[in-house]
Amino acid sequence: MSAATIKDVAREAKVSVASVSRALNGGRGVTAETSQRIREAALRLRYVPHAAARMLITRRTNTVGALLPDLYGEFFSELIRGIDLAARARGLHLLVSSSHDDAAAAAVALRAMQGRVDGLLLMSPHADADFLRQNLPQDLPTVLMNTRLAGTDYCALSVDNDGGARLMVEHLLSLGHQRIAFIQGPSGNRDASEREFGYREALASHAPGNPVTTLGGDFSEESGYRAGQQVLAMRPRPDAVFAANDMMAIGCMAALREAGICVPEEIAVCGFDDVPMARYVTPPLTTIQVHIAELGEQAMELLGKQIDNPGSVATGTRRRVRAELVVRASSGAPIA
Amino acid sequence: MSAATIKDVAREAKVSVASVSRALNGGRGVTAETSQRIREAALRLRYVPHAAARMLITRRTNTVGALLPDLYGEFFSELIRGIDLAARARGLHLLVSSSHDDAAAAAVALRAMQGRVDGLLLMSPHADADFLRQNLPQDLPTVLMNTRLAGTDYCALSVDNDGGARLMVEHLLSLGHQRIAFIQGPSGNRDASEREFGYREALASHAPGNPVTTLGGDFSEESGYRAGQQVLAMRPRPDAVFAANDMMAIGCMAALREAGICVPEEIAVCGFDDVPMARYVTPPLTTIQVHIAELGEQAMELLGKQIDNPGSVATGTRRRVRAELVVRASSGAPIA
DNA sequence: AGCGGCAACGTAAACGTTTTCATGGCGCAT
DNA sequence: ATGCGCCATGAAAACGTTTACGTTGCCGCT
Repeated sequence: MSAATIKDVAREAKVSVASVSRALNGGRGVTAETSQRIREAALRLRYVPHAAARMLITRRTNTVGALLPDLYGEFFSELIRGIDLAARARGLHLLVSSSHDDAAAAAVALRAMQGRVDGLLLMSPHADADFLRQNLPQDLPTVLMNTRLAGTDYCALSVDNDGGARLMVEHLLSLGHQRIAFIQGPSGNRDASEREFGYREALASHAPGNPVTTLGGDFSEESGYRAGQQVLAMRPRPDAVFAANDMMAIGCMAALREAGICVPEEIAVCGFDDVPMARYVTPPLTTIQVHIAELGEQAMELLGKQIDNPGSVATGTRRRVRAELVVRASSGAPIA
Repeated sequence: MSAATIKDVAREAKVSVASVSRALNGGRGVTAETSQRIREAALRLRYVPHAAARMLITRRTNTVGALLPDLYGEFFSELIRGIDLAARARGLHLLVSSSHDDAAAAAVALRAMQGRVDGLLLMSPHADADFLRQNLPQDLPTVLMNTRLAGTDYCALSVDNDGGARLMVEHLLSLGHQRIAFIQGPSGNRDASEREFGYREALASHAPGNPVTTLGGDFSEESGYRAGQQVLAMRPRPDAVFAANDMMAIGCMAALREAGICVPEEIAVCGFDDVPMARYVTPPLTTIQVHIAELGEQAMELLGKQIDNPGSVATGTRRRVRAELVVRASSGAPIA
């Protein structure tokens, strides 16, 4: 025996299917008592409306899609949590998709979501303006997250990377550090380049005389380790290292420790992201906390608004989620 | 202008809708050249079939639902990754849902998924046999993960908690530790009690004379810290502590360090889970690695089989994913 | 030549809803 | 008393597919 349909309910309650639909949805145009009878019948039959049929006629899926580069790691975990939270609050389902390694795979994933979702949350390294024009149905509400967005009209949210980096540099300067080296992220990575931009800008505006030093890196712990070794070889040696993410900072500290250098007494080290591990390494890492869940939540909010009321959100709306300084021992600050 | 329908394609290619459907799906019963013409027309119009309409007639959604207690943290991140991987391999979409704090919310979430998915991956603390019977459509393929499953006929996967715990105890015994204390997880938690069971069993079978000592805990770092303080007060003191998860082990080590006790020289400490942090604490933590992604992957595989070929999987199929010992410094083993 | 069968293709029904429109009954005002 | 309008309800169309079934034309066989 298959699931009960609206017809079964109608028969059971001795009304027409139209009344059942009305009673169960709006509730308008139907007497309180008939409505009651219909509800009871539905409950008795364990009726649950066929989602596909409803979608077909309504043109609404009550589902949003989230297309992410990956699902692995703390970042995406947090992101999804924020998205899920906001989606649930709006009664929207969440369809996730990931691991589209190249642009072609991303395009396929996008097409596959077509028609299954009312809106799209998109974070993809492959998403530039051209790609979006090619692969996105233009009438599908979409919010971009941490994506290259030059020349697009889509709404977009991103992390305040430059602001965070500026905070960190100001913090280090306030502690008296002079020669602050920066470990870069992967070239082409938007977060990485924005963080470097903030580093340069803060130095330029607060301490124009201080040296600007950048070391290559790719966000991996190992690249941080190598950068640490480079730091050791420099003369004069930097008295602080600002890594573009926490894992590199941790790798860097390992290199310094192996060389017998004390952190933070001889060289301060700090990172970006505030991964959970940051407070457990020795010394605990001073870093920048970004509220990732908030990023997902706000993106979802924005998307929800667009879906409910197309046009209510100005095209090209941009928002940033704030980044906060978290001071721990590794920067050499006096800890309360 | 809305999206193109199959009718538009039919008109464009000067054939009937049936032929379009055949050409685009099976490809049988249609000439190579007409098929070609149809494909071109579809491409030209950027036709993508309306998912809802197809679901309605096909009774297949090509989507599976994953109902999880939460999305936060490394565990779920890994789990989802495994699920997504396997789902993608089968061309299935993934609908996620979480944060159903109580049984009622879980039931609502379940109903909401009804009809939107071809199968269900379920992990829920509220899911006992009764709950499932009440809320699960009986013809919906379902795989349970780490769930109480007494008296149900559903397929289920779980982590080999007892096996892992046994491995750890054997490891500690082989290093010469005699008095091994165990820090428990939250009462009622399945993983926690299985791990304790393994601990007891291993002691009983390999070293029946050794004392069995359990300390209260709830998986939190703080509870591990408190357990560590209890360990300090014990006479004779245990020479090894086996925590039911890594975070408690970390908390425990903090308590011991504060008291000036050396790990592992005076007391060995080890955990369970192999969270990423485990290798970064000092000393690095000996622990049990469970392949969470594999859990998700295998669950998805099993579900996929059930969907493709109902009845191909014996009801009540049970599987366990293996747990492996990861030896680091905290257990006092000589590190190669 | 006639006929049976097969392959390509078209027609139309079906899936389960929502929604528009028609219909009937009832109360109220004239 | 009669007409008017409103409200509850029902009938039926529509959404875009897939698929069972019917139709056509062609080929090969007797």
